[in-house]
Amino acid sequence: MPTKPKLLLVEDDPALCELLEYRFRAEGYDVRSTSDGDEAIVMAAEAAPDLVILDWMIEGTSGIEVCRRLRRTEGTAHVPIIMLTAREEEDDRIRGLETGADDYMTKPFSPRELLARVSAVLRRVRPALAGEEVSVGDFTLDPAAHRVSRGSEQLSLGPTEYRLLKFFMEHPRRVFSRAQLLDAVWGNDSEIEERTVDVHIRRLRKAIQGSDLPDPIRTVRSAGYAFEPG
Amino acid sequence: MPTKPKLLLVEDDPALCELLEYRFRAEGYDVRSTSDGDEAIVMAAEAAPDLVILDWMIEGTSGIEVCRRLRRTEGTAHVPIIMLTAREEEDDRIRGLETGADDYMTKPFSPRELLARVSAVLRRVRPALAGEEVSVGDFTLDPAAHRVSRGSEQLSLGPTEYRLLKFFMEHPRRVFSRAQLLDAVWGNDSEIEERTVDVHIRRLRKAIQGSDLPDPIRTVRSAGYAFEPG
DNA sequence: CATCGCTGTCACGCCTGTGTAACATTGCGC
DNA sequence: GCGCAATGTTACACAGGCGTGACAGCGATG
Repeated sequence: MPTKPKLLLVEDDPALCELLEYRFRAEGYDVRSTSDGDEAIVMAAEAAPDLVILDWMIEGTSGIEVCRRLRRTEGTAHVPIIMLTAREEEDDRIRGLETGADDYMTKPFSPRELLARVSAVLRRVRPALAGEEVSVGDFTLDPAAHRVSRGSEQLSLGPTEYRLLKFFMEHPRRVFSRAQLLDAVWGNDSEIEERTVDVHIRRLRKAIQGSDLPDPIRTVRSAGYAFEPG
Repeated sequence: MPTKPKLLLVEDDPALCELLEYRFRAEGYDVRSTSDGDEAIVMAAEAAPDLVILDWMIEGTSGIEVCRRLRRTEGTAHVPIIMLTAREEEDDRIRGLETGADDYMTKPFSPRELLARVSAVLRRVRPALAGEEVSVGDFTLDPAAHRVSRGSEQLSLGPTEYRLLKFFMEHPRRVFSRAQLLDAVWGNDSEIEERTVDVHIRRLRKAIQGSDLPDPIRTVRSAGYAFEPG
């Protein structure tokens, strides 16, 4: 399923990195990792992860700086961040939470605990992953029943339109490039023309506009699309 | 729906307890509560609740011990448990999930979120209450007598069709992939073609459609099937 | 042994959905 | 206003999902 939660792991200890990657993949996450701070920022902007796990002590740009930069960048400003700190670095921990990390774990920690915490944060941020109903504006999406409604009216969507709208509703008011949408909705390995996204946006727009209702999909020229109801 | 879902609330903060009791009653639940771990075990055995909400930090027997005892007791072994933990007690959280809690919430939480979580868990687990008659829409299924009727008319189903319909009636309005249906109806180790599901869906449809009655089975293209009477 | 009901698989055909190209339109810099 | 690039829109061919009927194996039953 192309709707796996996407994680970005920033960790410069190869052993720990590999271990975590393995565990998270086994749990059904889509994991990408890097050991470099600058690369992390680029990857976060491109891949639009649902959550970032960030080691505080990494090469290049420091963890705290990465965190700050992510928060300052529009696309990644609201991505939840869990930071990993060594036990002694109390100051960093404080500064981390101040800088905008959502949670922290002190090394050493059990991978299982990290899994639990990631799952908890994601459930808060992206409830559809837990099979819960999502409501944004006058839209309601029930993943279990595979149903969408706007106001009191049921919508009938094709499979791709459904996945597209679901993704949008999980990340409202955020702009996604065509490449990011292809990644998230079609799958990371798709070899599809970017313009195809336009066509599906059009189909989705047509399907959700009953009559004289506002168009919740905003076109951002030379950037992509965003879902902003109301 | 048959009877009100029965909840057992184990919480030693009187204010929180009262609040939750009020909210759940308003939602149509049958709530009983206690602040004592040992009493909780007794009440669970006697009242046979459909779900237990369990604070991890309670007087008397600890939450984790209550959880373990519930799981060991035959009558309560499969009762879903949602545990409430304070933010710091990460270890307890992990141990809780290992001990057999189905879900957890960290304080502070919104009562509304707890309501949603309870409703979600119940939806998932409700059918496990086997042996009782199930009614969905104009369908009635009596597991003991192995009988199904639609309206006043008796249906005659083959074994597989019966199991399929039973599973659907236990999880109404929810979409299942062919793989999930094979898992649930045939058994997790079956090496059966997915398309075979289609055939049995067809046979089931044929068997339950007396005449000009609506088809309660919805086909969700590229996703699966759902049972939605009415 | 013959029969019957049930099951799993296949093949065929319809139809929806999908991806792409081609054309129309819009927005923006100059 | 012009021209270019980006986006909107439409049309179309094709792949693939799904419904359906047929059929052989198989165990139970008489």
